[in-house]
Amino acid sequence: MNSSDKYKRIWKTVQQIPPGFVASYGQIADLAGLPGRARLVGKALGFVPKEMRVPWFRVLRSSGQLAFAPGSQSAQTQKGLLQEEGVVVINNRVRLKDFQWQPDLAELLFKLEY
DNA sequence: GTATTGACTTCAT
DNA sequence: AATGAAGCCAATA
Repeated sequence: MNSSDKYKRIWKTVQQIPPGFVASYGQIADLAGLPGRARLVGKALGFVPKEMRVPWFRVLRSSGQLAFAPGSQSAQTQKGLLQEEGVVVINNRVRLKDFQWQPDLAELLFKLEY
């Protein structure tokens, strides 16, 4: 499995996050079958082809913090996109207790087949 | 081969 | 709650 296959796998997993919910980098890595590779998820999201619509903004740190520096252009963009779908962002962070995605594993694995 | 780099995580202050 | 060190590990160089 080369690195580009892993990126695709990560992108497909992120595409399963429903609007209005968020997931952590580590969580995506686990779900994509790449446990311990949270940092790889971040890298992959930086390489998303723009024609492939991937909701990168629904991915946060395990603490609920946005991965970007508060006030940065990226952080503001991410905050805006999240709030558009009803996710509350306060002080650069989201309450995971309220918005964390909890996928049905069987359904997720099925979707990743495609 | 070794070294560096992260859109990270966890644990200990 | 905030900060920092240590751990992490594939991808790059």
